[in-house]
Amino acid sequence: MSELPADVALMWRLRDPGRRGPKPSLTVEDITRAAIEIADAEDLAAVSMARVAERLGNSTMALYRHVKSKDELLVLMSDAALERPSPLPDDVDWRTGLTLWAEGVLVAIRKHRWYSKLPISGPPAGPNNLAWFDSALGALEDTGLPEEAKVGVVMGLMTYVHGEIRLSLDLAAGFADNPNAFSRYGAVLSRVVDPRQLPALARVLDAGVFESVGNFEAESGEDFDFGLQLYLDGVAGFIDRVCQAG
Amino acid sequence: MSELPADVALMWRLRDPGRRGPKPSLTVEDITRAAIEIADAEDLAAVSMARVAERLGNSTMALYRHVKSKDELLVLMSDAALERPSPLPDDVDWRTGLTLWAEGVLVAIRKHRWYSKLPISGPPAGPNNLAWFDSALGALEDTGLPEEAKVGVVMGLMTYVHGEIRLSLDLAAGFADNPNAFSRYGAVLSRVVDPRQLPALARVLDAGVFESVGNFEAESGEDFDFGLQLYLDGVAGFIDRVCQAG
DNA sequence: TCCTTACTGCGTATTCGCTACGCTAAATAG
DNA sequence: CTATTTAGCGTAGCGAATACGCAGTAAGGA
Repeated sequence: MSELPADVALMWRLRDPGRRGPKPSLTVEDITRAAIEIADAEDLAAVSMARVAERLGNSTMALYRHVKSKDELLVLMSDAALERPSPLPDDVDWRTGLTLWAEGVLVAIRKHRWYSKLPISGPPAGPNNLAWFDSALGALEDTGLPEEAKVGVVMGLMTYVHGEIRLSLDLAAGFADNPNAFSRYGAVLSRVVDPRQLPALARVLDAGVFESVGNFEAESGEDFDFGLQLYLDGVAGFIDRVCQAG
Repeated sequence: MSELPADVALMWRLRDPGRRGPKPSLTVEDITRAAIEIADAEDLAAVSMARVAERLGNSTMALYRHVKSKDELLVLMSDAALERPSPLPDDVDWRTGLTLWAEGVLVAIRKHRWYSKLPISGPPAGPNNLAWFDSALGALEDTGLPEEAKVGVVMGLMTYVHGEIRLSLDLAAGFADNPNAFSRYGAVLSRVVDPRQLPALARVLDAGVFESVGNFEAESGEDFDFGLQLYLDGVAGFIDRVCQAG
C-alpha cells in the first residue's frame, strides 16, 4: 500500500487519528473554511497565512502544523469551495443533462469569484471535484460511447466551461471598476485598429458590435450558452458517428 | 480626444517623444523583453522587478519610470510574448483556417510555457493579440455570418483553445516532476473512489482509461484536436442554420 | 551663454508575505 | 512515572513591491 499524496489524503480526511500529544485546537477544515471566507469577502490576494490565522484566533505558524505550505492550502480550497452537484434527474437525455451540469458548475463557481484565479495543480482529485466529474460522466451513460471517449468529451467540456467562467468573471471585475468599460473597449479599439492591417476586426468595429451597453450579466450568460451549445452540437455528431460505426 | 488606458498606449508605442531631460537609457521594450527572457529561462515566479533590473544592468527603481507597476509589466508581457500570426492561406475554407489558427496559437504559446499563468486583465487590446483576433475573424469572412456571430464563435474558440493549453501545460509540468504521475493518477483514484458514490467514474477506472502511460505530449495533442473538432462541428451546424434561415 | 524646467536614474526605507527553526507544554504509551 | 510524540507559537531570515525624494542631465528660452 503506497502512500497517497499529502493533499489528496487531506481532502479525503484520511489521517490516522494521532494519539499522543495535545488535542489539536484547529482542524484542516477550519483553516480551509477561514481561507475561503476571506477570499469570498475580499479577494484571493487577501488570503495570507497571517490573515487566516488571525481570523481563527491563532498564530500564523500554528497553521503549518496542519498544512504543509500555502500552495497546499490553495489546493484544499479548490476542492472545498465547490459544493456537491445536485444529482441530475434520471429521465433526461445526455444533452439536457450536460447543459444542467454546466449551469450547475456556473452557479457553484459564481459563489466564489476568486475560484478561477487558483493555479491549476493537477487533474481533479478531491471529493467534490470528482463528484462533479462523475456527474458529467453519468450524463453520458446511455450514449453507448466507450469510456475513454466519455472522458475526452467531459474533459473538453470542463475546459470550455472553466475557461468561459474565468473569462467572464474577470471581465465582470473590470466592468465593476468602470461601468462603461465595455463600450469604451469599442472606442479604444477604433482608435488603434488600422483597417489596412486588421481588416476583419475593422469590419466588426464598423458594425458596432462592441458598442452595445446593455446588461453585462445577461449578455455574458448568453455567450456562455452559445458556446456551450456549439460544443454540444459537436458532441451529438460524434455520438451519432460512433454509434453508427459500432 | 479622450485618453487611452496607459497599458494600451504602451503596447502600441504611442507616446509623445518626451522633449526635455536626459535620454532614457531604457525602453519599455527592453524591460518587457528582459522579463520574458527570465520567465522563459526559469518561471513566471522568477520575474521580479529586481531580477529584471539586474539583467538590464539598472537599479530596481529605474524600471518604475517606464512601467507603472508590475501588473502593468505583466500586461505588456502578455502581448509581447505572442508573435504575429502568419497569414492564413487565401484559398482555404473557414474550417481549415480555424484549425490552422488554433494550431498556430498552440505553437506560439508553447514557446512561453508561463503564458497561461498570467492573470487575465481584460479583453485583447495589444497589437499582437488583436492580430490573432483579426486572423480568426478573417477565416470566417466568407461564411456569411453576421459580424456579431463571428465574434461569438471566435470568442468561444479562444476560450476553448486557451483553456486547453493552460490545462495541458500545467499537467505537463506535473508530469515532468514525476514521470509516472499519470498512471499514478489512476492508482490514486481507485484507492479513493467508492463505486457506490461515484459509479460512472468507477466504470472509467475499471476500463483502465487512466493507466495507459504512453507518450504524454502526443496524447495531449490528440485531446486538443479532439475537442477542437467537436467545437468546429458545432460551428458548422450553426453556419448552416444561419445561412438557411437568412 | 546661462538659467529654467522637465525628466531620468536610483538609494533608502517601509511594508508585507512565506516559512525554517526551536522552545514549551500537553497528552498518551508503556 | 517516564519517555515520546505532537500542538502552539515567538523569533527571525529572506525576498518582493513600491512610495519618496534627491541629484544630475538635456532641451528651451532669455
